[in-house]
Formats: sequence, structure tokens, C-alpha cells
Amino acid sequence: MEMLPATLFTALAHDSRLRCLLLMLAHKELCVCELTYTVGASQPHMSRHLSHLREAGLVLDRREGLWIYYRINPELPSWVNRILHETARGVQTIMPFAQDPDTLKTMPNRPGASRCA
Amino acid sequence: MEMLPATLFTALAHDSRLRCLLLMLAHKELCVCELTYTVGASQPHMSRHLSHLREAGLVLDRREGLWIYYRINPELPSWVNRILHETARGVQTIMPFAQDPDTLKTMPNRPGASRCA
DNA sequence: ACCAAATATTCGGTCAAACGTATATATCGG
DNA sequence: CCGATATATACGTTTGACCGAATATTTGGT
Repeated sequence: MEMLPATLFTALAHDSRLRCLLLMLAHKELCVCELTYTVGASQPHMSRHLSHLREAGLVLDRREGLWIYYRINPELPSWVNRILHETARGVQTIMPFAQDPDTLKTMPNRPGASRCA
Repeated sequence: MEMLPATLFTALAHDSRLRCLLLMLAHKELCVCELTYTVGASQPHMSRHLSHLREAGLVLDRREGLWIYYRINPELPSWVNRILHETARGVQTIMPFAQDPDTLKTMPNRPGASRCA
């Protein structure tokens, strides 16, 4: 798979998009409402940025009933994966990234694992 | 030293800036005319993008006579350094990055090491 | 003091990114 | 078929990125 640096880094350059990617890195897949809740964004805001990530080839989506689940594209070049993991480590102490995993845990009525809304 | 992800990735998102950073990663320091020659850009183009890198805190500059040498900021957080190195490996086969080191070698009248223009 | 070389900055224009609001689509349950 | 929920897209606007061309700044040499 090909991945131009400009495509990758433009996608990572927006906090909402980076937060979503790092959340997906920690969880197998997440639905839009979980990402929206965690990032604290409006629904169209999140949807537009997820579209950006999808069109950049960084993520894939899957529909299950009403929910659409996003996940990191498993066919990313390995250097892109390494950059994502290094970034995840690097921002562990930087807000708002540091807080996102905890925020996600506080979400009520999560779909998927905990059977849903 | 602090480095916000948005600052880093915005800087990396432009090919001219990324090419300069990767060239600086391979050479201790390079002057503006060497970067301009290698990237094949106009002088104001290169100067503006080097300013961007400087204001982002990614590089430092040093004047020596007429020439100004740019180098990677040695105080970058280690996760930023790791990302730069992973990127360098990742783009080794992608144009125009793959070609830049060779292009630099073909430059006539390089200042610095080879005593100058 | 002047000129030339290397680099930086400014200016005006264009194009893309991002936003909030509004609307459309898809799916499920009744 | 209708309503409700989850998500996506369209619209109009604003902001910021980037560019080429022109000008300014700094320095060394004469």
C-alpha cells in the first residue's frame, strides 16, 4: 500500500483527527458516537474529520445496524504504523490526548461490547 | 522542551519542509542555498518554509558570513526525533525524497566543507 | 561608501481547510 | 409506512496556507 507523507501528516495535523486515530489504536474499533463523546465535538464535526481519515486511507469503516465502526486500516505501511505508535507514546502526557482514554471509559450506554443505547 | 502534535505534523505536512528536515537529519547542517538547490525551489519559497520550521521550533539557524546554516534543533523531545527517523526510513523509496541525497551531491560550489561559492 | 551575493520579508492574490447550521440518508422498531 | 436514532453530506462563510513577484536586510569585498 502506498502512503504519501503529505497525506499522512496532513491527516495527523488536526487534533480531532489525531485523537480519533490514537483512540482507535488503543481499541480495536470504535463507533462514531464513542469518538464524538470522547473528543467532545459536534456530530457533523466528527463525521467530517472521520471522512477525511477514510479518504486518506488511514481508517476503514464497517456498519453494524445503526452504528458505524471505525478502525485503523490494517494494511498501512509499517513505517506509518510505527509513527502512529511513537506518536501515541509521545503525547501520553499532553492534553487533551492524555485524558481521552479515561473520558471514553466514562461514556454511558456504549454500543458494542457493553450492549447498547 | 514542549512540542504540540499539531505544530509538528503541520510542519511535516508540506513536502518542501519535510525534504529539508530529512536532509538536515542526514547532514549535520546545511545552508539555505544547498536546500534551495536540492529541493529545486525559488529562494523566497525556501526561505518562507525554513522560517516556518524555525518558528515551529524544529530547527535552529546559525549565520556564518553570508550563509545561514540550518540544523535540527538538538533539544527536540525524543519522540519527535523517533518520528523523524521513522519518516526518513519510510520515505526512502518515495519520490522526491529518495532522490534528494543524490541531488545534493551534484551541487557545484557548495559552501562549508568544500570551501565555497 | 558602494556594490554584489545570500537570505529574509512583504504584498496581493488564490485556493483549500475548517466551521456551524441545516438537511439528507440509512437502519431499526412498531 | 412512520417515527426515531445514528451518521453523512451540502451550504455558505471565514480563516489560514501557499504562491510568485517585488523589495528589504545583512554581510563581505573593493
